Amino acid sequence: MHLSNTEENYLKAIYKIAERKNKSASTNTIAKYIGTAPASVTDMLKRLAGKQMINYERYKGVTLTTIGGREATQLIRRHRLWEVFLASRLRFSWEAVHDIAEELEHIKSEELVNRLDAYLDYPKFDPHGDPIPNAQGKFTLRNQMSLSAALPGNKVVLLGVREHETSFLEYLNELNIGLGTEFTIKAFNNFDKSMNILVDHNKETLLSEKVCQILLVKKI
Amino acid sequence: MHLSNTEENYLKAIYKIAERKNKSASTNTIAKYIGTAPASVTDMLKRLAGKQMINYERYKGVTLTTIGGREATQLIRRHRLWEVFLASRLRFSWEAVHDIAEELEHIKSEELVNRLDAYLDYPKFDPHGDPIPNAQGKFTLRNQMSLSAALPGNKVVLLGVREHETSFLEYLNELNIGLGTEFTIKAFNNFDKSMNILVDHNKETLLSEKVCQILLVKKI
DNA sequence: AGTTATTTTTAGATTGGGCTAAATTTATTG
DNA sequence: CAATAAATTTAGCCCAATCTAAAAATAACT
Ligand SMILES: [Mn+2]
Ligand SMILES: [Mn+2]
Ligand SMILES: [Mn+2]
Ligand SMILES: [Mn+2]
Repeated sequence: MHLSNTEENYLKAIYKIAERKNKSASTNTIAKYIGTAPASVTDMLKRLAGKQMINYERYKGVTLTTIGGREATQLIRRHRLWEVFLASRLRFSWEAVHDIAEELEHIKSEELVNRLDAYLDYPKFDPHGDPIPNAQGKFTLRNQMSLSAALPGNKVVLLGVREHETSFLEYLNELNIGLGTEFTIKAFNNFDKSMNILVDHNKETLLSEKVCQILLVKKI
Repeated sequence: MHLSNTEENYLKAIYKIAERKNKSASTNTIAKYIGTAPASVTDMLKRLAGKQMINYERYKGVTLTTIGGREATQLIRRHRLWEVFLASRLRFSWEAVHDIAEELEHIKSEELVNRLDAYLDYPKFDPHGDPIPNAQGKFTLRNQMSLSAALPGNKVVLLGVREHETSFLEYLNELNIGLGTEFTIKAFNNFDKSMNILVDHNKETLLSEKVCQILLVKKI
């Protein structure tokens, strides 16, 4: 079944919305996510339903069908593999890779993505720590938790970030925090739920509650 | 100035047609090259003229303007750099790279193409031996001639091919002829202008006039 | 030069993807 | 539970890129 770039983007949006809300995706949510008018979404939903990609019933939300889900997963696979390529091979910074990968992900060639995967040594996670589905669409799971759930005294390593905003990633760059960075939690401040952490043995850093919730870590 | 993929393809077509015919490009020629109806071409020519990309006058052919030429050259640069990436890094065969590069060439990022160029060590020629313009749009020239112009006794090396058809390239693969292959011309057959060449010291091969004209070589 | 053939353009239609404004359905709330 | 609010769909429009059929301009030939 041939899908246009736009159709693929809708499937990915539905996938990500349903993943996070753990339910069906509503017209308005999709509109907000894609950045179009709700009326345009309704049009597209009808077309995607016609292609058996989604289950659509007027005024109810939509869910992906099996093949729709597979398409979405493969798109995410391509996106994240290209992000790895851009970061690891072309030395792009982690805040720069997403926008370019948004275009690269639509290149249509099964052979290309599989060769790229092999060339990159079958990476399991992208430059933001998000899991890369394999050719069969299977994601790698791993133990990780929000930094908010860690306790003073814990030593942790950064595995991922829930927020991909350029400005946020640049903020982390300034703090010398990136994937793989290890740090110790020195204090938890109950009044505002912020944390004091020690990164480089020299400078102590304050992270707000919001930032702590975004950072995904593992105890070491 | 923003150009759609389609508009870029038209500019490239005009560039290549004018390059080979060494003149302006006609509506019908463009239509044949792109694979659309002449009426569609006329529409597009008007739009490209509106964007100052081509010089268009009803019923005369078209030529690229300075900025139109620059866009075409940059597109060719991206195309050929991606072909190098696909062949040299992902180990695609030279007959497989073109179709994928047709899509990759439209990825919009100056930074991306320049980093890719650096990553590939600033290649000067693509997997078919075609020159790759540098960031300033300058092509590398080199001494090469059609194999038809070589003489019996000459030892030559293959530098490029004028024809990129999959079936033709696969034919060369079967003959064990690729870029960099060296061979000696054993005989020129006047009646049909075919040539006998010796590739591997063991087997002698017959090349038709058509093939000889396509192969670009240098005496060694 | 006049007639025919070819090339190119115009006219009018279609499809994908978008928009706004109005209508309709579902949800919330006094 | 009726009335208002919010979400969703329908109606009608637009633009890019294509098409076919017909008209107009240019080229080729007796
Ligand atoms: Mn991304
Ligand atoms: Mn990512
Ligand atoms: Mn090519
Ligand atoms: Mn090439």
